[in-house]
Amino acid sequence: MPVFSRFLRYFMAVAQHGSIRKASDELHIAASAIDRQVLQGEKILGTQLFERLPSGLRLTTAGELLLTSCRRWSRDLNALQTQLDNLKGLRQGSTDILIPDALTKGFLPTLLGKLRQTHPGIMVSVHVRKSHDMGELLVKGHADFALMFNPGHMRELTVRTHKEIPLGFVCLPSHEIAEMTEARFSLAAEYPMIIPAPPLALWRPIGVLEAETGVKVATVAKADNIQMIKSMVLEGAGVGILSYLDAYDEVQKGQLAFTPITNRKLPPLTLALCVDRSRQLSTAARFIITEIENFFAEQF
Amino acid sequence: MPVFSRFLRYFMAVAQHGSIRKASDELHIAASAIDRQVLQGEKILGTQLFERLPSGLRLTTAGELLLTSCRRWSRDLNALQTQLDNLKGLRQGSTDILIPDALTKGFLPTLLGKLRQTHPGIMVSVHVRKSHDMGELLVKGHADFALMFNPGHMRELTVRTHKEIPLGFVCLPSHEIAEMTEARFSLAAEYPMIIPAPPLALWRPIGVLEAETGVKVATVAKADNIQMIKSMVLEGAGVGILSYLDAYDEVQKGQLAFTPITNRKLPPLTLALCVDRSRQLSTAARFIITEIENFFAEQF
DNA sequence: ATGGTGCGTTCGCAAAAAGAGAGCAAAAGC
DNA sequence: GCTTTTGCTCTCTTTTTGCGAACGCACCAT
Repeated sequence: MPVFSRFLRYFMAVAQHGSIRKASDELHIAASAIDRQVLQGEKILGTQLFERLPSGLRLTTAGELLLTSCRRWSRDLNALQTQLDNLKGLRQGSTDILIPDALTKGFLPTLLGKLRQTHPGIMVSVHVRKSHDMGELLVKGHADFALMFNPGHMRELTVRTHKEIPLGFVCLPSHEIAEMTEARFSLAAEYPMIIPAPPLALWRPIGVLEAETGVKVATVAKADNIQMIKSMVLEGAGVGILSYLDAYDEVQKGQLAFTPITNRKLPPLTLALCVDRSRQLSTAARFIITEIENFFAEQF
Repeated sequence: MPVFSRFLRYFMAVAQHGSIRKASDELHIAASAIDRQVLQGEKILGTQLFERLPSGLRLTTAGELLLTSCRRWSRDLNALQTQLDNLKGLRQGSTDILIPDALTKGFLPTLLGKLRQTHPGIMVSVHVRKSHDMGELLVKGHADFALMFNPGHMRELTVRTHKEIPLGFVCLPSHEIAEMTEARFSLAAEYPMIIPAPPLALWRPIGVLEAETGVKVATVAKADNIQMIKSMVLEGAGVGILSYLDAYDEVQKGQLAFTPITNRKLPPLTLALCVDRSRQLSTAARFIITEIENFFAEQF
């Protein structure tokens, strides 16, 4: 178990989300267990930490006091961890990481490139695999961690970080959708659309959305390759539906625009950083993981 | 479970004592369990926290880094707890405490007296009992906590704080022993001694010491009452053997002098603050406990 | 050399704590 | 009126933790 107690970890998650069930989703821990920890913690501290509203939990002033302390302690711990790493000498080391094909372009190469500059001694071996193969490789110890989409919860794996990846319309910067900060899905009926086809993971949520909303998507093209879709959008063939991650580097370069779709029926697409729960991470692996976590926290 | 993780709590105890077995004694937790937590913690942090010497454990620089953070976190938590108490309004409340006869004079009345000044709303009910009755009363919920000497370990009880009470010679300030900062037990053969008799708890360790060292104590008087012993010493009848606690207030007033006995055969006399482990303490009780802990930390 | 002591650590087993999952009542949104 | 969402409770299973005995090692006095 981690350095801090279960209670503190659960408390922070609950405080952040304002809901036990949301925290449960993030932590991959049953809501009942979290509830028990929170209740027990309040008993120990002798104070209500949350006020119970029908819509969820809100921090009391006592709770906020604790939360700020928690935050400080967490930062302390992070700082301490990097101090320890430096102490140990983070000059060399190697890591094996698993990523899906979708990440072969975009933020990851950029991040690893920067890493080469700052820490030239670290050797990173990148293995591109299908998501459903990663779990086994991780458990067998062939890699230190994996970035995977919508990981089905495996008992041996732990999700260290995860990030909701917004789904949205991808178009040329000159297109009128590019002006919007968010868009409803019904726009898909009004513009020529280029949508992902199986076996791309994105095919499923779009299908769900189409069925749930009853919107008839004005499909002008389908492709089972992300790059192909982007290329067609770049050629002015239509508007694509992709995740933010897929379009990340073209958006950064100003070649394409991304507008997230807002729809509560939309099944969330999450990118998770998974590790084998029984494996102790190498210093290099831990370092890269924190770099990725920082990126997630800043960029999105 | 307490706010901080087992690992942190055990780590601090081990770091303080420089030995797992010592920490085991303090925490009343098997050494093997502590060892496992420390090992696991080192694995998680990816760093040796201690260097293993044949004589015990010594902190590495990494360990010291962690320890200082731990100390800060602990202080934070204490401060936060009193903040929460103030928030809740520590205007009123009541506590039932159990003490042995030996504490009816000395630091405790002084401390409770000061408490009346600063927190007049708190009502303290003091119950003087024999040590071996306290456990049952505590478990039955008749009191919030107890101060007891050498508590035999009971499963339902937890030792929140404990302090080694030095045993030593008590004499008039003009006596030559009063000049020494510490004294060997063999001095007991050279001066007229006034020693405790059963059923006083002090009778046992002195007997043990006499047997172990082979020193023939020059006993001129025995008494089964602490006050009687002190009175005789004040009358110049001889030198007493008592615990520091017994002589505390006369020493503070300058009427008597105390010189601790240094002997590694001396069975430690410990004063422990015990609570029922399943009971949640009232705000008032918690407050008084921290006051006592502070006193222990400062005064001794 | 030789037992004795104190140390950290390992192992098997039992007890305690935590997690999972179904289900509850209450309140909000539709 | 209905579904959905909320925190919370209950029971069952899994995981973690504690305990106590043993082991290997280094030291120390005999």
